Parts: sequence; C-alpha cells; structure tokens
Amino acid sequence: MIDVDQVANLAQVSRATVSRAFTRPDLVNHKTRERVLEIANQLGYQPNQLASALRRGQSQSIGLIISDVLNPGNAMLVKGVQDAATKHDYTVFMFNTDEDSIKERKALESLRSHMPQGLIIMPTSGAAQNLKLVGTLPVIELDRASGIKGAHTVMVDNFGGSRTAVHHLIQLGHKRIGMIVGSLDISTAQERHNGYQTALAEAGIAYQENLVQIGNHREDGGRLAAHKLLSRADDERPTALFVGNNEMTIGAIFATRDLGLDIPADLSIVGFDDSRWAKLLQPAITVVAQPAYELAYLACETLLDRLERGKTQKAIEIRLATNFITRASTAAPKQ
Amino acid sequence: MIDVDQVANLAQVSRATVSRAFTRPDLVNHKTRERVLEIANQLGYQPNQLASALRRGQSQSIGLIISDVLNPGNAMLVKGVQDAATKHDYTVFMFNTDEDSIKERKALESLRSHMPQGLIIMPTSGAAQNLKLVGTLPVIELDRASGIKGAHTVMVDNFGGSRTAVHHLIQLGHKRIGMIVGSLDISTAQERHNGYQTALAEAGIAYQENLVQIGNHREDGGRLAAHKLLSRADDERPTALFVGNNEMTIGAIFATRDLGLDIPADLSIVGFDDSRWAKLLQPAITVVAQPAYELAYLACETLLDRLERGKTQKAIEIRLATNFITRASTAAPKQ
DNA sequence: GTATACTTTGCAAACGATTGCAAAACAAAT
DNA sequence: ATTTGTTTTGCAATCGTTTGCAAAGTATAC
Repeated sequence: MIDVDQVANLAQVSRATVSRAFTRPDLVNHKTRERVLEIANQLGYQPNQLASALRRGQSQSIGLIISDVLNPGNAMLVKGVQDAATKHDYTVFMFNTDEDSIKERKALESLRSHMPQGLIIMPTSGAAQNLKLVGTLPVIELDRASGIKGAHTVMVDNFGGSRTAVHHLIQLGHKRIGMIVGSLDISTAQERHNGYQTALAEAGIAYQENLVQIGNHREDGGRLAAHKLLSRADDERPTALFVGNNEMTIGAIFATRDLGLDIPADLSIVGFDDSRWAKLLQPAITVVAQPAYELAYLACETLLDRLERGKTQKAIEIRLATNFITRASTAAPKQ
Repeated sequence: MIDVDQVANLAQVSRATVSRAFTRPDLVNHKTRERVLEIANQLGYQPNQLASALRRGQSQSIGLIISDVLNPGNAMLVKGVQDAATKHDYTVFMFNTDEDSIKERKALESLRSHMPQGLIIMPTSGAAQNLKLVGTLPVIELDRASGIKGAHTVMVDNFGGSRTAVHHLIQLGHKRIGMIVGSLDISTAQERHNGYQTALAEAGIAYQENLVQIGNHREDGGRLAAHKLLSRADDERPTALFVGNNEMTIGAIFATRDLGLDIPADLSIVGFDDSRWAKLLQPAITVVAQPAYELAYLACETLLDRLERGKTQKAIEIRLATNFITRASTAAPKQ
C-alpha cells in the first residue's frame, strides 16, 4: 500500500501538507493542493482509515446488531441503516444475534474492540444487561426497546397498529377474536398485546385469556399456537385471528389448511408486518404494515446526527405510524 | 477508553508484557499472565483493534458487497458469510450495490480504505473494471462470475439446474416452453439460458427465439416479459414457462392472473430459487432451489482459509449442486 | 523600509497496540 | 564459582495518519 510519505516526496512537500490537502483544503495553497491531489490520484493513494481513525479517535463506522437478517422485515432494516450510513460516509459492521442474548453479548464484545462511533441495535431480551458492555457509546434501539431507562429508541406504533387491526375485526362483526403474540419479554409483543386488549375493551368485549396464545416468533410457533386456538368446537373457536408477527402468520395459515378452515369464511386473519407473500396469497392477507426502511433510515440518521452535531440530547423516543392494509383475508363472520 | 499502559502500571509490568499476555501466552510467565489478565478484566480492558490492526497489518475484517439484501436469497448469503466470519473471529463490513456498478465502485473505494483482509462480492456487470481498484486483495466472487480471468468463484450449478428444470417440463409432455431470463451480461443468467437451450436440444426441440424474453431481474420485468410471452393465441402460447429468478417469477404469476390463466392447467411454471411464497402459494411453485446459505458459508471459509493458511492457490471455482423441488405448479399440458 | 497581519508550510509528537533485540533472571551443568 | 542454556521481561521503534506549534513566506499599510 502506498502512503502519505510517498505522495509527499513526489509532490515535494511535507507529510503534513499532503494530509491537509485531503482533510483541510482551506489550510493549503490552491496550487499546491492541486499538485498533491494529482499525484495522489496517479499513485492511487487513499488515506488509511485505520491510521486515521486511531489518530483522530473516529472510526467512521457504526455497528448494527440485528436479530435475524433472514426475516424480510429485518432485511429492510439492514438496508435502511446501510443506505443512511453510506450517505454520510460511514461504514457498517453487521452482526446477527438470532435472538440469542449470548450471541448478542459476543457481538457487542467484538464490536467494541473495533471502536465504532455508535451502535444501532435490535435488542434481545438480555440486552439491558449486555449493553452495559459498551459503556458510553451512543446507542439507538431499533424496532424494540430494551427497557433501559433513558435509552434512545426508534420504533413503530405497535399499540396503535394492533388496536386498529382488532378494531377492524370488531367492526366486521367478530366477537371471538384470538391473538397469537410473541414472547412478552419483548417490548413489541407487549405493546401489540396491549393494543389488542384495548380494542376489545373499547368495544365492551371481555378479554378471554384462553383466546391468547404465546408463540416463539417463528413459523412453527405460530402453527402450534394456531392449532391450539382453532381446534375447538365451532361455537367456541375464534372467528378471527390477529397474529403478532409475519413468521407466525405463515404458521397460522398452514394451521388453517391443516384444519380445513376457509379464509375468510371460517376465519378472518390479520397479520402484523407486510410481506411479499401476504400480497401474493389468495386470499391476500390483511396486515398492519410497518415502515421498516424508513424506520431504520431514520434511526441511522438520528444516530449520525447525534455523533456529528454532538448534541447532548436527553432520551429520544421516535414512533412511526403503521399502515393498515385491508385485503381479502378479513370478512364478516359467517352466521 | 482504557489502554495497555494503564493495565501495565497496575500490574507492575511493561506494556510489552501486557500485550504478550493476550497474544502470545507462551511467552509470559504463568503467574504474571494471570495477574495481568485479572487486572485487565477488572478494568474492562480490551485491546484496540484499530491500533492492533495498524501495527500488525491485519484488520480481522472482510468486506461483503452484495447486490441487494432485500432479495431473500441474498439475505441468506449475508447470513452465511456472517456466520462463517464470526466463527473465525472476523467482522464483516457490508455494502449494497443495488445492482448498480457506480455504487459498487464507491463501495470498493470506501472498503479499501478500511483495510479489509479479503472481499466477498456478488459482482455487478461492471465488476471486471471496478475490481481493479482493490489491487491484490484476495477476492471471492459469490453466486456469479465477473468474468475476470483467474478469479476465485463460488457458485451454484446454474446450467445443470436449468437443464433439469426444462427436462422436467419436457418429460411432462411440453413442447412450447418459454423462458424469462435475466440480462445476459450476468453470468448466472447466461448459464441458466444455456441450460434451457441444452435441454431443448437434447429433446430434439428447436430453439425459438420468440419464446425467450429478457427481463430486468425484478418483479415488474417478469410481469412484462410474461405478458409478452403469454398474450398470444392458444396454439401459439407456450404451455410452460421457466423463469430465471425468484422476483421475476412473482411477476410471471401476476401476469397469469392478469390474463386469467390457470396454473398448472393452462400453464406450467418453474422458478429458479426457492422462497417462502413458493411453498405457500396454491398451487405451490415448482423450483430449482439453491443452497444459498451453504454457498455463502463456504465462500467465506474458503476466503479465510486462503488468508490464514496463506495458500498460494491458483484460481478456484467451486460449484454447488442445485436441488429440484417438484410442487404443484407443473403438470402435463392440456390436450 | 519596517511593522503588522495573514497564509502556507514543516517539525515532531501523538493515537494504542506489536515485536525484534538484548538484558535480566533463573536453572542446570560443569 | 563459572559457564551454558532457557525463560521471562523491558526498551524503543514501528504501523500511517493527524495536528499543535512555530517558522517561513507573502501581502498590506504606514
């Protein structure tokens, strides 16, 4: 690799001038600068970020810790962060936790030694503990809250989205509305569950514990939970189902097929989080769509703002609205 | 941040000993080492990768340049690389190109300055030019070949996969088999097209130019191409369609709906690349599945092997077999 | 021509680790 | 006690930048 000194020699100036030609154009004579840049360009010189970062104490990079890239919703988050970071000339170190707080811990340790300037994290349930590792590093929690007091968070309005969804089902005439929810130690699941409860309460429908099943966030969990809810006598079975995330919605759909239930005739179904297949299925699935890309982009910009402007802001909580999309999987109950 | 010297002072040893306690355990007295590690731990000391990387000339990181994380197939690739890298204690710098070679160029420039030890790239059509930027950096091309002579590549057997798919359609009795292929300046599209041609030739079916449409790799391209192929008189219209990637398959399916064609009665359809919706749709779609995760994992391990063992191998080309999955979207033609 | 201000440059010390070399400490052998 | 060999340590240079400080150069005003 070619370094400052080589450029400096050829350009007949000092190392310092070359450096300044790149970073402080105002401090070097116009003609000199042109010559330096010209030579640097010919040689294919590019400042070594490692050295620069070490000296300046700024690595121009941020960390991104996500639970699972394979979930298309999360892939959107990655893209959003990525794009925002690139726009501001930051690079992104990415890690996966697979929803496992041990992996999260390891990711944080590894990350820390690379001296990122900030971190965007979709916290696991162990994050409140794990995040102590990174000390004073600016952190933004994306999509979920770890529960740490004073944390900066960028999330969607899970409560409102769920309430709207359940309200929609009630409007159609449903009374027995089931819910499949993620594990309640994750903030989004909690909030969605609250939205469900509130919508019921507002309509004067009693909350029935046995209409709510907790699933593991994945397809198999959704399928299992749906089986439990739907394998009942016709007059006990919920006529509508609100499912708390996209993977579990797939499971629930498989369950209806297992049981020979028709959507929406026998069962109306609403999912949380839109996706390719939700549009493509027949009937297409009614969903609460999240602005995932915007969410992530915003989270990243907020972080970089904090870094660059050095704002000493207090805790920020940003909430983006969800978008309710009515498709063909919801209809009035049968009789 | 706390550094070697602080640990050294407290442990009453020199900076060098602390460093060695971490990196060359055999060179330091057992008791001394214990003491140093204990103190380091108490202080929460972790070596600064930036400094270490600068001095040793090894950043313990690799670059990953992918066309588009939003494609679930690519998300798998990301995960595979990620997991393999983490296992070997490397971190991953990730970039998106969105299939745009300008963005690719920028990603490469940005990456270069961060001194990665290697690069895994899913090359755009401009990659042969762009990759000159990184000089002697070890590179592995993933999923596609840039065309650079002597490049190391890890890909699937696109040719064989396509041939099998088309062969399957021929076995069912189809004679007019259309194909929607990606732009031919990408190696995978070429290979898939070759597989199609070969299968036809082997069955003695003449290749008809007007049964092949080139699409832009995305849903809208697939839809448009499918419309062109399918909007013909019944006896001119292909009875089966082989679509060269997953996004375009979605487009083709929408086109059949636009035109009121029944799958598989009016049209059999085979896609390249499996996905969530392919299984979920009714009828479920027959596909050529790719071992994306394994592919990426292998690519990363191959790269890291090259780095660590310092093997001076010549060009490597790894090919993984595809997996043909028959579902309900293919059947014998009508009459 | 001298004083004053402003630009433009270079010197050399950082940033935080690693490592070749040699000194010190210890053990074993004579 | 001296030699020889081995283990353990420390000194100081190094990786490639950036930057505070001061010197040199140039312009402006008197």
